[in-house]
Amino acid sequence: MPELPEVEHVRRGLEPWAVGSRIESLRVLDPRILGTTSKRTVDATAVDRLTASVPGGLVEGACRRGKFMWLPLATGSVFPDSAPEVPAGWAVALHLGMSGQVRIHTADDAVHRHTRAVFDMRSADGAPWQMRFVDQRIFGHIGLEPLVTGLGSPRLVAASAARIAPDPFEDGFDAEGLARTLKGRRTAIKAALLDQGVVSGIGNIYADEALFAAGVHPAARTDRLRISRIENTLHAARAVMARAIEAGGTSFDELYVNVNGESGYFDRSLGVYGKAGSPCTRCGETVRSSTIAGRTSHWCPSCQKPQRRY
DNA sequence: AGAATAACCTGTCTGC
DNA sequence: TGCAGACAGGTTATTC
Repeated sequence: MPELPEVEHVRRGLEPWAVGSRIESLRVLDPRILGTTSKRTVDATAVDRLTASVPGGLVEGACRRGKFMWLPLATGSVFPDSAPEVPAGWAVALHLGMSGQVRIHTADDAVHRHTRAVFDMRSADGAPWQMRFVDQRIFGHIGLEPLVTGLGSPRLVAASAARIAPDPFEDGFDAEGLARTLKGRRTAIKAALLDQGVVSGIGNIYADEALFAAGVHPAARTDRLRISRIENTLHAARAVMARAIEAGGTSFDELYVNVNGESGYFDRSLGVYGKAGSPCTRCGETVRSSTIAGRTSHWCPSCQKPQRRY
């Protein structure tokens, strides 16, 4: 559920707490949260290695690219005895997956049912607090990762985000150049928007909303769209996500909340997502849905006609 | 190259 | 009321 606007809202909530704080200890309540894809291969020593490594880590920032988030740690503040050779340093990586949450707590707050990991933190002024990673479905992930050079810019990113393209809010994001690249590919525009190696941060909700805003059919092939239409769609994605950030993100239930457990309200502004069978707010035509690029997609057949030619 | 599938999970909702 | 089945905001590996 969390796409770029939701992750950004979490990042903004976390930043003032985390930056300048030191990690005192980490408790992993469910080892599966350390896995990325093949959860079964989380080896027995992974939890011990992680919990032994992070104490002492001094948080220097709260960063995000697309849906990936990480907290860079001060050089030398982790692995006190034998620091592995990592040129650019380490970071605590946090990916929310489908149902992940980062919550700020004090030690005596009741522990939520789906809490998978608890970081005991101490702020610069000595105040203790907890960063808890809550995740119902365990598609999320936490880890201690090296910082590496990311795609498309000299920026450092956590290793798990090494193959993630810049998101539409980064300086290195080039909508026109990207539109030209996509013109040379033969894929549904929706598949391109969802491909985090092309442009990051866009998920199923904002892909559909961006396409609706731009008046482009989700199944339209990029090689059959004018470059300007592709570029407009990318600008639309940025614009719709910017509005969602302002609204605190989109949530349909309690699965997406900010660090204080509060929901966003952008769902009230959605144009087509989840509105199959309802009249289009722009023209009154009935919104349709079907599977495109492997995901349930929503569009207005009148506002988003299939593009056959230029 | 790109599409389709399955896998990783838990919870909720729908229909019989 | 119970139960099977479908479905959910993401990512990755594999197969065709």
